Amino acid sequence: MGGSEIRRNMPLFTIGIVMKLTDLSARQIRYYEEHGLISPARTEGNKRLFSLNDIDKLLEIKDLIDQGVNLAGIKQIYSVKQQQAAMKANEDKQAKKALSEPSDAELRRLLRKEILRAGRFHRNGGHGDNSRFH
DNA sequence: CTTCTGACA
DNA sequence: TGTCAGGA
Repeated sequence: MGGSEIRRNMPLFTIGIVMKLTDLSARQIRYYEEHGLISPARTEGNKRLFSLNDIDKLLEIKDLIDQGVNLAGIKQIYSVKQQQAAMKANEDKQAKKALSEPSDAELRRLLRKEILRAGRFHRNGGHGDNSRFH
């Protein structure tokens, strides 16, 4: 891995700067943290300090929100990604078996299935608009 | 002046 | 989500 990961995870920015960089309100940023989507560091005075990775993640979240995906949906997406990462880590350990990597199509199928199941969590109105996941 | 938590007229 | 309070 790149040794630059330490820098990307270095706590550097205050919430004020992050607000300007992401166009998100302090309310939203704190709200996403409450839901475990990000976990910025804290100063001795309890002020939040965000890293470059935190900002990238917030930008990703912003895109999804702008696309109409709510927190439940975003959590689902990150759950799948985490499972994906766990699977990959596991196959590296079991290289012997030469397992086949999860196909992109399969992951999309899984994601859509999850999203459909959580469809009622989308913006009030519970319509069946899941086309954006195709 | 900026940020934090809690709460909702 | 916005916004206000009351404190750090």
